[in-house]
Amino acid sequence: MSDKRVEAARIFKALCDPTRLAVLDQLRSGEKCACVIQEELFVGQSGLSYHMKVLCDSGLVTSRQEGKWTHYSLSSSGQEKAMALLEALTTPEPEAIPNCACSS
Amino acid sequence: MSDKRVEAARIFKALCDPTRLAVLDQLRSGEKCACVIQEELFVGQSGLSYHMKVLCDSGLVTSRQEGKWTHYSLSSSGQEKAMALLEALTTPEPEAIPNCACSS
DNA sequence: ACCTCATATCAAAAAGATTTGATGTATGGT
DNA sequence: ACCATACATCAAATCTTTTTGATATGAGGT
Repeated sequence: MSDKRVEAARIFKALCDPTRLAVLDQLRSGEKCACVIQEELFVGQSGLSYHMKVLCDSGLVTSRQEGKWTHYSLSSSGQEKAMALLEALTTPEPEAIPNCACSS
Repeated sequence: MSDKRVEAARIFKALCDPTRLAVLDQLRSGEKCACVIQEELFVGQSGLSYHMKVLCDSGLVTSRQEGKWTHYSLSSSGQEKAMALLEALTTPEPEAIPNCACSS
């Protein structure tokens, strides 16, 4: 249970930063290497590297090494996991009680 | 565009804190007032109030005043919005290019 | 072997989020 | 009117995340 919360926090934290959202938006048009991503962003090299790590750790993005370059792309399995988690966290249980009994 | 990112950050930030995730879990079993939520949590009164504000601001939770009590519940429209946003942020564009041209 | 380029890691500073305790506000009971 | 209860708000302290600049690593090219 608490494990699940740690994982949820890791995934959704990836989505809480404007720089990372901008990166995701870039990756929507296909795989990109770090240098290309950086060109369109106001981040230093080490800053981008940090954000890419957060994105990869969340599972939403995967990386692929090719020579000197690291290529990043959206992970569809990461997306599915995140969607399923979000749904699980915010869907009421079937036997949910409509009103709180506390004021009666 | 940047507006959308601010909103996304607000929504997903709500899901990044273990206390708030515990609150959501409680609300899955139905509407609850603050005092009931607090009973099962290690938070002070003002701390809970802060977290409930974050959750309400995200749209994932709605509140209803009844006399002295504030009742909180999961918002299905908030859930739908969050799901749609998550999907939009992490789905590749149809014409996405499989490989980055940077190393060629 | 040496140099350069692409990226990762580290540590300190800066910015942001959360906790805590005190105080404010609104409601209902007497 | 006064008091108690249920929350909300505020400000200071604390904790976490992000930024920044310096240094490290690892792959090619010469």
